[in-house]
Amino acid sequence: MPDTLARMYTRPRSYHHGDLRAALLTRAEETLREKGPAALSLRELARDLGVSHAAPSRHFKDKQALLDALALTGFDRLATALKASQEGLGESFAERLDAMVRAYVGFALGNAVLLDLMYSIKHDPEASEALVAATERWSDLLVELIVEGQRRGELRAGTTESVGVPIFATLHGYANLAATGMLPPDTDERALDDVIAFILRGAAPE
Amino acid sequence: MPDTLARMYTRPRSYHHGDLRAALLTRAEETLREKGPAALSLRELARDLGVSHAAPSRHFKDKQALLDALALTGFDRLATALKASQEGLGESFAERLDAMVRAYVGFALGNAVLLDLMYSIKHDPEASEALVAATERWSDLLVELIVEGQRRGELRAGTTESVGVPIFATLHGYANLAATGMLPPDTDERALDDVIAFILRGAAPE
DNA sequence: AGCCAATGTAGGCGTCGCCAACAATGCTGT
DNA sequence: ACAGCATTGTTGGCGACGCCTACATTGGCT
Repeated sequence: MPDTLARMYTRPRSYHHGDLRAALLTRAEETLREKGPAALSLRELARDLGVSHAAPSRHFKDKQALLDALALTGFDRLATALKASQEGLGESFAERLDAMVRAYVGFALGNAVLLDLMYSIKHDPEASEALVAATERWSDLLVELIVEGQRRGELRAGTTESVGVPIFATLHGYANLAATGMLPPDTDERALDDVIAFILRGAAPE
Repeated sequence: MPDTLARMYTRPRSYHHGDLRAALLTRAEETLREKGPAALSLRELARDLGVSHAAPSRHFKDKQALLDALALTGFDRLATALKASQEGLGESFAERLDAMVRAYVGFALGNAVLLDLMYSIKHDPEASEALVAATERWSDLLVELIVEGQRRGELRAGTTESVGVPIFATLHGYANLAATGMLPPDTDERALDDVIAFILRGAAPE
Protein backbone atom coordinates (compact mmCIF):
# COMPACT_ATOMS: atom_id res chain seq x y z
CA MET A 1 0.00 0.00 0.00
CA PRO A 2 2.80 2.44 0.69
CA ASP A 3 4.08 1.05 -2.54
CA THR A 4 0.96 2.23 -4.29
CA LEU A 5 1.62 5.69 -2.98
CA ALA A 6 5.18 5.60 -4.14
CA ARG A 7 4.12 4.55 -7.62
CA MET A 8 2.30 7.79 -7.97
CA TYR A 9 5.58 9.63 -8.06
CA THR A 10 8.14 7.08 -9.04
CA ARG A 11 8.34 5.22 -12.24
CA PRO A 12 8.42 1.49 -11.46
CA ARG A 13 11.97 1.76 -12.75
CA SER A 14 15.17 1.05 -11.02
CA TYR A 15 18.16 3.15 -10.18
CA HIS A 16 17.57 6.34 -12.11
CA HIS A 17 14.23 7.73 -11.23
CA GLY A 18 13.55 9.68 -14.36
CA ASP A 19 12.37 12.94 -12.93
CA LEU A 20 13.17 12.95 -9.27
CA ARG A 21 13.39 16.71 -9.10
CA ALA A 22 9.82 17.25 -10.21
CA ALA A 23 8.60 14.39 -8.04
CA LEU A 24 10.27 15.94 -5.01
CA LEU A 25 8.62 19.28 -5.62
CA THR A 26 5.21 17.74 -6.15
CA ARG A 27 5.38 15.57 -3.09
CA ALA A 28 6.86 18.36 -1.01
CA GLU A 29 3.98 20.63 -1.81
CA GLU A 30 1.48 17.96 -0.86
CA THR A 31 3.21 17.41 2.44
CA LEU A 32 3.28 21.13 3.02
CA ARG A 33 -0.41 21.37 2.35
CA GLU A 34 -1.40 18.34 4.37
CA LYS A 35 0.95 18.31 7.31
CA GLY A 36 2.45 21.76 7.50
CA PRO A 37 5.96 23.04 6.96
CA ALA A 38 7.40 21.56 10.13
CA ALA A 39 6.64 18.06 8.88
CA LEU A 40 8.62 18.52 5.71
CA SER A 41 11.84 16.51 5.81
CA LEU A 42 14.15 15.62 2.99
CA ARG A 43 14.62 12.12 4.31
CA GLU A 44 10.93 11.43 4.54
CA LEU A 45 10.42 12.83 1.08
CA ALA A 46 13.06 10.45 -0.18
CA ARG A 47 11.42 7.52 1.59
CA ASP A 48 8.04 8.41 0.12
CA LEU A 49 9.52 8.40 -3.33
CA GLY A 50 11.34 5.14 -2.77
CA VAL A 51 14.74 6.65 -3.12
CA SER A 52 17.77 6.84 -0.87
CA HIS A 53 18.03 9.56 1.73
CA ALA A 54 20.83 11.35 -0.06
CA ALA A 55 19.28 11.34 -3.51
CA PRO A 56 17.51 14.69 -3.11
CA SER A 57 20.85 16.40 -2.64
CA ARG A 58 21.58 15.78 -6.32
CA HIS A 59 18.77 18.17 -7.18
CA PHE A 60 18.71 20.60 -4.28
CA LYS A 61 21.91 21.55 -2.56
CA ASP A 62 20.14 21.83 0.75
CA LYS A 63 16.69 22.02 2.23
CA GLN A 64 16.41 25.74 1.72
CA ALA A 65 17.08 25.28 -1.98
CA LEU A 66 14.07 23.01 -2.21
CA LEU A 67 11.94 25.54 -0.36
CA ASP A 68 13.13 28.27 -2.70
CA ALA A 69 12.21 26.17 -5.70
CA LEU A 70 8.83 25.52 -4.15
CA ALA A 71 8.28 29.23 -3.65
CA LEU A 72 9.25 29.80 -7.23
CA THR A 73 6.62 27.43 -8.57
CA GLY A 74 4.16 29.16 -6.27
CA PHE A 75 4.91 32.53 -7.83
CA ASP A 76 4.53 31.03 -11.25
CA ARG A 77 1.13 29.64 -10.46
CA LEU A 78 0.08 32.87 -8.79
CA ALA A 79 1.08 34.90 -11.85
CA THR A 80 -0.82 32.52 -14.08
CA ALA A 81 -3.93 32.72 -11.93
CA LEU A 82 -3.84 36.50 -11.82
CA LYS A 83 -3.31 36.79 -15.53
CA ALA A 84 -6.16 34.42 -16.19
CA SER A 85 -8.42 36.51 -13.97
CA GLN A 86 -8.01 39.44 -16.32
CA GLU A 87 -9.06 37.67 -19.46
CA GLY A 88 -12.29 38.49 -21.23
CA LEU A 89 -13.01 41.45 -18.98
CA GLY A 90 -14.14 44.94 -19.85
CA GLU A 91 -11.75 47.83 -19.38
CA SER A 92 -13.29 49.24 -16.23
CA PHE A 93 -10.77 49.48 -13.44
CA ALA A 94 -13.33 48.53 -10.83
CA GLU A 95 -14.16 45.36 -12.69
CA ARG A 96 -10.56 44.37 -13.24
CA LEU A 97 -9.52 45.10 -9.69
CA ASP A 98 -12.42 43.06 -8.40
CA ALA A 99 -11.35 40.09 -10.48
CA MET A 100 -7.71 40.37 -9.49
CA VAL A 101 -8.44 40.66 -5.80
CA ARG A 102 -10.69 37.63 -5.91
CA ALA A 103 -8.07 35.65 -7.79
CA TYR A 104 -5.39 36.62 -5.30
CA VAL A 105 -7.51 35.76 -2.29
CA GLY A 106 -8.58 32.55 -3.94
CA PHE A 107 -4.97 31.58 -4.44
CA ALA A 108 -4.18 32.48 -0.85
CA LEU A 109 -7.00 30.33 0.48
CA GLY A 110 -6.06 27.40 -1.71
CA ASN A 111 -2.33 27.65 -1.00
CA ALA A 112 -2.05 29.13 2.45
CA VAL A 113 1.15 27.48 3.58
CA LEU A 114 2.81 27.91 0.22
CA LEU A 115 2.00 31.60 0.15
CA ASP A 116 3.48 31.94 3.57
CA LEU A 117 6.62 30.29 2.33
CA MET A 118 6.79 32.57 -0.68
CA TYR A 119 6.77 35.65 1.47
CA SER A 120 9.04 34.38 4.18
CA ILE A 121 12.26 36.23 4.60
CA LYS A 122 15.03 33.72 4.32
CA HIS A 123 15.81 33.23 0.68
CA ASP A 124 19.31 32.65 -0.51
CA PRO A 125 20.81 35.77 -2.04
CA GLU A 126 21.38 33.64 -5.09
CA ALA A 127 17.96 32.06 -5.47
CA SER A 128 16.70 35.50 -4.64
CA GLU A 129 17.43 36.56 -8.16
CA ALA A 130 15.01 34.10 -9.68
CA LEU A 131 12.52 34.85 -6.95
CA VAL A 132 12.67 38.58 -7.54
CA ALA A 133 12.08 37.97 -11.21
CA ALA A 134 9.10 35.78 -10.42
CA THR A 135 7.68 38.37 -8.06
CA GLU A 136 7.99 41.03 -10.69
CA ARG A 137 6.26 38.92 -13.25
CA TRP A 138 3.06 39.16 -11.31
CA SER A 139 3.45 42.52 -9.62
CA ASP A 140 3.77 43.94 -13.09
CA LEU A 141 0.18 42.90 -13.57
CA LEU A 142 -0.85 45.06 -10.66
CA VAL A 143 1.25 47.96 -11.87
CA GLU A 144 -0.30 47.71 -15.29
CA LEU A 145 -3.74 47.67 -13.75
CA ILE A 146 -2.95 50.81 -11.82
CA VAL A 147 -1.41 52.74 -14.67
CA GLU A 148 -4.33 51.89 -16.88
CA GLY A 149 -6.78 52.85 -14.15
CA GLN A 150 -5.10 56.22 -13.85
CA ARG A 151 -5.17 56.72 -17.59
CA ARG A 152 -8.91 56.11 -17.58
CA GLY A 153 -9.35 58.55 -14.72
CA GLU A 154 -10.79 55.96 -12.38
CA LEU A 155 -7.81 56.19 -10.07
CA ARG A 156 -6.30 59.13 -8.26
CA ALA A 157 -3.08 60.65 -9.55
CA GLY A 158 0.30 59.97 -7.99
CA THR A 159 3.28 57.76 -8.49
CA THR A 160 2.57 54.11 -9.09
CA GLU A 161 4.00 53.40 -5.67
CA SER A 162 2.02 55.92 -3.73
CA VAL A 163 -1.19 54.56 -5.22
CA GLY A 164 -0.15 50.93 -5.49
CA VAL A 165 1.40 50.27 -2.10
CA PRO A 166 -1.79 50.91 -0.11
CA ILE A 167 -3.81 48.82 -2.55
CA PHE A 168 -1.40 45.95 -2.42
CA ALA A 169 -1.06 46.20 1.34
CA THR A 170 -4.80 45.86 1.72
CA LEU A 171 -5.03 43.00 -0.70
CA HIS A 172 -2.09 41.18 0.79
CA GLY A 173 -3.23 41.81 4.33
CA TYR A 174 -6.73 40.54 3.74
CA ALA A 175 -5.51 37.47 1.88
CA ASN A 176 -3.14 36.74 4.70
CA LEU A 177 -5.78 37.11 7.39
CA ALA A 178 -8.24 34.99 5.48
CA ALA A 179 -5.69 32.30 4.74
CA THR A 180 -4.55 31.98 8.33
CA GLY A 181 -8.13 31.87 9.56
CA MET A 182 -7.82 35.02 11.58
CA LEU A 183 -11.03 36.68 10.53
CA PRO A 184 -14.14 36.62 12.68
CA PRO A 185 -15.83 33.28 11.95
CA ASP A 186 -18.89 34.33 9.97
CA THR A 187 -17.21 37.02 7.87
CA ASP A 188 -16.42 35.37 4.61
CA GLU A 189 -17.92 36.39 1.31
CA ARG A 190 -19.33 39.61 2.58
CA ALA A 191 -16.01 40.75 4.01
CA LEU A 192 -14.29 40.49 0.67
CA ASP A 193 -16.92 42.73 -0.90
CA ASP A 194 -16.29 45.26 1.85
CA VAL A 195 -12.57 45.13 1.25
CA ILE A 196 -12.93 45.67 -2.47
CA ALA A 197 -15.26 48.61 -1.97
CA PHE A 198 -12.83 49.98 0.61
CA ILE A 199 -9.97 49.83 -1.87
CA LEU A 200 -12.00 51.57 -4.55
CA ARG A 201 -12.86 54.41 -2.19
CA GLY A 202 -9.30 54.74 -0.96
CA ALA A 203 -7.93 54.86 -4.47
CA ALA A 204 -10.64 56.97 -6.06
CA PRO A 205 -9.72 60.28 -7.71
CA GLU A 206 -9.96 63.29 -5.42
CA MET B 1 33.98 34.84 27.22
CA PRO B 2 31.02 32.59 26.58
CA ASP B 3 30.95 32.51 30.34
CA THR B 4 30.49 36.25 30.41
CA LEU B 5 27.52 35.86 28.17
CA ALA B 6 26.03 33.19 30.33
CA ARG B 7 26.40 35.35 33.41
CA MET B 8 24.02 37.82 31.88
CA TYR B 9 21.21 35.37 32.33
CA THR B 10 22.34 32.99 34.98
CA ARG B 11 23.01 33.85 38.51
CA PRO B 12 26.55 32.63 39.29
CA ARG B 13 24.71 30.23 41.56
CA SER B 14 24.67 26.50 41.47
CA TYR B 15 21.97 23.95 40.87
CA HIS B 16 18.76 25.92 41.04
CA HIS B 17 18.88 28.77 38.65
CA GLY B 18 16.43 31.09 40.29
CA ASP B 19 14.34 32.14 37.36
CA LEU B 20 15.15 29.86 34.50
CA ARG B 21 11.79 30.30 32.86
CA ALA B 22 12.18 34.04 32.42
CA ALA B 23 15.80 33.65 31.38
CA LEU B 24 14.79 31.17 28.69
CA LEU B 25 12.19 33.52 27.29
CA THR B 26 14.54 36.46 27.27
CA ARG B 27 17.34 34.59 25.62
CA ALA B 28 15.01 32.91 23.17
CA GLU B 29 13.72 36.22 21.95
CA GLU B 30 17.23 37.52 21.46
CA THR B 31 18.14 34.47 19.45
CA LEU B 32 14.99 34.85 17.41
CA ARG B 33 15.82 38.44 16.67
CA GLU B 34 19.48 37.89 15.91
CA LYS B 35 19.62 34.54 14.20
CA GLY B 36 16.11 33.77 13.08
CA PRO B 37 13.59 31.15 14.12
CA ALA B 38 15.42 28.23 12.54
CA ALA B 39 18.40 28.81 14.82
CA LEU B 40 16.36 28.51 17.96
CA SER B 41 17.05 25.27 19.76
CA LEU B 42 16.21 24.26 23.28
CA ARG B 43 19.57 22.62 23.75
CA GLU B 44 21.50 25.66 22.66
CA LEU B 45 19.36 27.84 24.87
CA ALA B 46 20.20 25.59 27.77
CA ARG B 47 23.90 25.74 26.95
CA ASP B 48 23.81 29.52 26.75
CA LEU B 49 22.26 29.67 30.16
CA GLY B 50 24.73 27.20 31.62
CA VAL B 51 22.11 24.62 32.38
CA SER B 52 21.63 21.01 31.35
CA HIS B 53 19.89 20.21 28.10
CA ALA B 54 16.81 18.83 29.80
CA ALA B 55 16.29 21.67 32.23
CA PRO B 56 14.03 23.71 29.93
CA SER B 57 11.53 20.88 29.90
CA ARG B 58 10.73 21.69 33.53
CA HIS B 59 9.28 24.99 32.37
CA PHE B 60 8.00 24.26 28.88
CA LYS B 61 6.62 20.87 28.07
CA ASP B 62 7.99 21.09 24.56
CA LYS B 63 9.43 23.53 22.09
CA GLN B 64 6.03 24.65 20.92
CA ALA B 65 5.11 25.60 24.46
CA LEU B 66 8.08 27.92 24.60
CA LEU B 67 7.10 29.48 21.28
CA ASP B 68 3.57 29.95 22.56
CA ALA B 69 4.84 31.69 25.65
CA LEU B 70 7.05 33.87 23.48
CA ALA B 71 4.09 34.82 21.33
CA LEU B 72 2.14 35.62 24.45
CA THR B 73 4.73 38.10 25.67
CA GLY B 74 4.71 39.56 22.17
CA PHE B 75 0.98 40.19 22.30
CA ASP B 76 1.37 41.75 25.70
CA ARG B 77 4.01 44.15 24.48
CA LEU B 78 2.01 44.94 21.37
CA ALA B 79 -1.07 45.75 23.42
CA THR B 80 1.01 47.93 25.70
CA ALA B 81 2.56 49.80 22.79
CA LEU B 82 -0.79 50.37 21.14
CA LYS B 83 -2.38 51.55 24.34
CA ALA B 84 0.51 53.89 24.98
CA SER B 85 0.14 55.34 21.50
CA GLN B 86 -3.35 56.55 22.40
CA GLU B 87 -2.38 58.46 25.47
CA GLY B 88 -2.52 62.21 25.61
CA LEU B 89 -4.22 62.48 22.24
CA GLY B 90 -7.20 64.50 21.17
CA GLU B 91 -10.43 62.75 20.32
CA SER B 92 -10.17 63.05 16.57
CA PHE B 93 -10.39 59.69 14.88
CA ALA B 94 -7.86 60.66 12.25
CA GLU B 95 -5.34 61.58 14.89
CA ARG B 96 -5.87 58.43 16.91
CA LEU B 97 -5.78 56.14 13.90
CA ASP B 98 -2.58 57.76 12.76
CA ALA B 99 -0.96 57.12 16.11
CA MET B 100 -2.15 53.54 16.29
CA VAL B 101 -1.01 52.67 12.80
CA ARG B 102 2.42 54.10 13.45
CA ALA B 103 2.67 52.21 16.70
CA TYR B 104 1.67 48.96 15.03
CA VAL B 105 4.08 49.39 12.16
CA GLY B 106 6.80 50.41 14.57
CA PHE B 107 6.26 47.25 16.55
CA ALA B 108 6.28 45.17 13.39
CA LEU B 109 9.58 46.68 12.24
CA GLY B 110 11.17 46.24 15.64
CA ASN B 111 9.88 42.71 16.17
CA ALA B 112 9.51 41.25 12.71
CA VAL B 113 10.25 37.63 13.51
CA LEU B 114 8.28 37.71 16.72
CA LEU B 115 5.24 39.14 14.97
CA ASP B 116 5.48 36.41 12.41
CA LEU B 117 5.55 33.88 15.19
CA MET B 118 2.57 35.44 16.91
CA TYR B 119 0.41 35.14 13.85
CA SER B 120 1.55 31.72 12.82
CA ILE B 121 0.64 30.29 16.19
CA LYS B 122 -2.93 31.42 16.27
CA HIS B 123 -3.77 29.40 13.23
CA ASP B 124 -2.65 26.30 15.08
CA PRO B 125 -5.23 23.69 16.09
CA GLU B 126 -6.06 24.80 19.56
CA ALA B 127 -4.55 28.15 20.26
CA SER B 128 -4.24 28.29 23.98
CA GLU B 129 -6.89 30.17 25.84
CA ALA B 130 -4.39 32.69 27.10
CA LEU B 131 -3.25 33.39 23.58
CA VAL B 132 -6.74 34.10 22.32
CA ALA B 133 -7.31 36.36 25.28
CA ALA B 134 -4.11 38.23 24.53
CA THR B 135 -5.07 38.89 20.92
CA GLU B 136 -8.44 40.13 22.04
CA ARG B 137 -6.89 42.45 24.54
CA TRP B 138 -5.37 44.48 21.78
CA SER B 139 -7.92 44.01 19.05
CA ASP B 140 -10.38 45.53 21.47
CA LEU B 141 -8.37 48.71 21.20
CA LEU B 142 -9.01 48.81 17.47
CA VAL B 143 -12.68 48.03 17.95
CA GLU B 144 -12.99 50.80 20.48
CA LEU B 145 -11.30 53.21 18.10
CA ILE B 146 -13.75 52.30 15.38
CA VAL B 147 -16.87 52.52 17.49
CA GLU B 148 -15.80 55.87 18.83
CA GLY B 149 -14.97 57.08 15.32
CA GLN B 150 -18.42 56.11 14.18
CA ARG B 151 -20.02 57.85 17.14
CA ARG B 152 -18.19 61.03 16.21
CA GLY B 153 -19.33 60.71 12.62
CA GLU B 154 -15.78 60.50 11.27
CA LEU B 155 -16.31 56.93 10.12
CA ARG B 156 -18.87 55.41 7.83
CA ALA B 157 -21.73 53.41 9.29
CA GLY B 158 -21.80 49.63 9.32
CA THR B 159 -21.01 46.75 11.58
CA THR B 160 -17.73 46.92 13.39
CA GLU B 161 -16.53 44.08 11.22
CA SER B 162 -17.49 45.53 7.89
CA VAL B 163 -15.63 48.72 8.75
CA GLY B 164 -12.86 47.19 10.81
CA VAL B 165 -11.77 44.28 8.65
CA PRO B 166 -10.60 46.41 5.71
CA ILE B 167 -8.82 48.79 8.04
CA PHE B 168 -7.06 46.03 9.88
CA ALA B 169 -6.24 44.20 6.67
CA THR B 170 -4.53 47.31 5.32
CA LEU B 171 -2.66 47.93 8.53
CA HIS B 172 -1.62 44.33 8.91
CA GLY B 173 -0.67 43.99 5.26
CA TYR B 174 1.48 47.08 5.23
CA ALA B 175 3.20 46.16 8.47
CA ASN B 176 3.88 42.72 7.11
CA LEU B 177 5.30 43.99 3.84
CA ALA B 178 7.45 46.54 5.58
CA ALA B 179 8.72 44.04 8.12
CA THR B 180 9.67 41.45 5.52
CA GLY B 181 11.40 44.11 3.43
CA MET B 182 9.14 43.63 0.46
CA LEU B 183 8.45 47.23 -0.32
CA PRO B 184 10.23 49.11 -3.09
CA PRO B 185 13.55 50.25 -1.62
CA ASP B 186 13.06 53.99 -1.26
CA THR B 187 9.45 53.89 -0.09
CA ASP B 188 9.66 54.24 3.63
CA GLU B 189 8.28 57.17 5.54
CA ARG B 190 6.31 58.54 2.68
CA ALA B 191 4.57 55.25 2.03
CA LEU B 192 3.18 55.08 5.53
CA ASP B 193 1.62 58.51 5.11
CA ASP B 194 0.00 57.30 1.90
CA VAL B 195 -1.35 54.24 3.62
CA ILE B 196 -2.87 56.21 6.46
CA ALA B 197 -4.52 58.66 4.08
CA PHE B 198 -5.78 55.71 2.07
CA ILE B 199 -7.38 54.17 5.12
CA LEU B 200 -9.06 57.43 6.05
CA ARG B 201 -10.56 57.77 2.59
CA GLY B 202 -11.69 54.17 2.51
CA ALA B 203 -13.36 54.45 5.88
CA ALA B 204 -14.79 57.94 5.51
CA PRO B 205 -18.55 58.45 5.81
CA GLU B 206 -20.45 58.29 2.54
C1' DA C 1 13.85 17.91 61.86
C1' DG C 2 12.08 15.58 58.15
C1' DC C 3 9.61 15.04 54.05
C1' DC C 4 7.99 16.26 49.55
C1' DA C 5 7.31 18.90 45.40
C1' DA C 6 9.91 21.58 42.42
C1' DT C 7 13.88 22.01 39.80
C1' DG C 8 18.09 20.46 37.58
C1' DT C 9 21.24 16.42 35.69
C1' DA C 10 22.75 12.34 33.03
C1' DG C 11 22.13 9.33 29.48
C1' DG C 12 19.76 7.30 25.70
C1' DC C 13 16.56 6.93 21.47
C1' DG C 14 15.16 8.03 16.89
C1' DT C 15 15.21 11.57 13.34
C1' DC C 16 17.20 15.10 10.88
C1' DG C 17 20.49 17.71 7.51
C1' DC C 18 24.69 17.34 5.49
C1' DC C 19 29.03 15.14 3.80
C1' DA C 20 32.23 11.84 1.54
C1' DA C 21 33.13 7.61 -0.89
C1' DC C 22 31.38 4.45 -4.04
C1' DA C 23 28.08 2.35 -7.87
C1' DA C 24 25.03 2.29 -11.77
C1' DT C 25 23.46 4.56 -15.85
C1' DG C 26 23.18 6.77 -20.27
C1' DC C 27 25.31 10.33 -23.51
C1' DT C 28 29.09 11.66 -26.31
C1' DG C 29 32.57 11.47 -29.76
C1' DT C 30 35.25 8.63 -32.33
C1' DA D 1 30.27 -0.16 -31.45
C1' DC D 2 32.28 1.24 -27.48
C1' DA D 3 35.22 3.79 -24.06
C1' DG D 4 35.08 7.54 -21.11
C1' DC D 5 32.73 10.65 -18.39
C1' DA D 6 29.21 13.49 -16.30
C1' DT D 7 24.85 12.58 -14.06
C1' DT D 8 22.23 10.44 -10.82
C1' DG D 9 21.51 7.32 -7.01
C1' DT D 10 23.36 4.47 -2.69
C1' DT D 11 25.63 3.59 1.68
C1' DG D 12 27.41 4.86 5.84
C1' DG D 13 28.73 8.15 9.13
C1' DC D 14 28.76 12.68 11.88
C1' DG D 15 26.93 15.94 14.98
C1' DA D 16 22.72 18.32 16.54
C1' DC D 17 18.17 18.21 17.81
C1' DG D 18 13.65 17.11 20.51
C1' DC D 19 11.92 14.25 23.77
C1' DC D 20 11.88 10.50 27.34
C1' DT D 21 13.18 8.11 31.76
C1' DA D 22 15.72 7.59 35.86
C1' DC D 23 18.18 9.93 39.27
C1' DA D 24 20.12 14.12 42.21
C1' DT D 25 19.76 18.37 44.76
C1' DT D 26 17.28 21.83 46.85
C1' DG D 27 14.13 24.77 49.57
C1' DG D 28 9.70 25.28 51.71
C1' DC D 29 6.03 23.29 54.66
C1' DT D 30 4.47 20.85 58.61
